[in-house]
Amino acid sequence: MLKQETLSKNQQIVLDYIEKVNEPIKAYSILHNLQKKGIKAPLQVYRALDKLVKIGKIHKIESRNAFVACKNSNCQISKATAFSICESCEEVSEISDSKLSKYLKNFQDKAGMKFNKYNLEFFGLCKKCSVK
Amino acid sequence: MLKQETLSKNQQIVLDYIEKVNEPIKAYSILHNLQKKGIKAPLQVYRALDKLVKIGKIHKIESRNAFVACKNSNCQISKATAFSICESCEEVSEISDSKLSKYLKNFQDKAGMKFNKYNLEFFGLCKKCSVK
DNA sequence: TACACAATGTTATATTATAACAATTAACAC
DNA sequence: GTGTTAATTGTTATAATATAACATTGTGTA
Ligand SMILES: [Zn+2]
Ligand SMILES: [Zn+2]
Ligand SMILES: [Zn+2]
Ligand SMILES: [Zn+2]
Repeated sequence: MLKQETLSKNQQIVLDYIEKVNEPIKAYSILHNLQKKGIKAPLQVYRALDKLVKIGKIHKIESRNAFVACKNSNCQISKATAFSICESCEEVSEISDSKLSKYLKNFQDKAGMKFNKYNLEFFGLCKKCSVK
Repeated sequence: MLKQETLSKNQQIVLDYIEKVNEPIKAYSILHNLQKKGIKAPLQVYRALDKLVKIGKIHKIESRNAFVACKNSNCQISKATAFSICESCEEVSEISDSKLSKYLKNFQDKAGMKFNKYNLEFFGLCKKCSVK
């Protein structure tokens, strides 16, 4: 079978919702909000999330246990992710910076480990929260 | 009161253990292994972990929900962390690279957000696992 | 058709983390 | 020392996040 190009029913339902809310959202919040669409058990959510992460449609914000739609249609799907996180309002933005991603992709550690993926999370205060 | 310099009893017990095992360890594993030292409830562990993270003695590996002792006595305590993680054997090393940390500390995102902290996790195969 | 594999449904359970409240201890000013 | 404050501890219960196990159904391909 060829690599699938179309999402399954549950995968599409979950992705549509994550893209709609347009901010990081937690698995059980997805679950609670999609009851009427037939998403009734945690596994329906987690299975869809797993797949969507794998194919790069969404990313997991590890420090928040939350999921967000990918904003970089052309990003190195799920292999090179960077986010900025406001510790006050919890706003999260995906960073798209070719110099940064180039730098990190080429980074070589002293132990000679071969990297194929990274995740970077910056924390601070967004503009709105800085002036408060 | 001045910033405390000595750890409390539970904090010291937990830190000693994390430093001894010398690899990422999970909260409930700590709990199970320190029963005889009087650590009997999750909160005793989590409170100590919180404090130890705050003062930079340990770091949390976010993608693994695990905690590891800091190897960089002179690192920007808990404000600038980078790790390499082998996806095969789960070996984790703390990266100490002044060029990398300088680059990231100075990184400026397009939204003008002011960062005061970051966490970077690289994934790949360690040398041992590469040759398998 | 038969086969392989992906996806689903379902129940139960495992793992990770915090709420709430009372009691105790340590540091400091006077 | 006394009083005051903040940090730490103890304890029970519960919340939040995630996976195991197994049966079933759908989908593409030979
Ligand atoms: Zn992306
Ligand atoms: Zn903010
Ligand atoms: Zn460190
Ligand atoms: Zn390895």
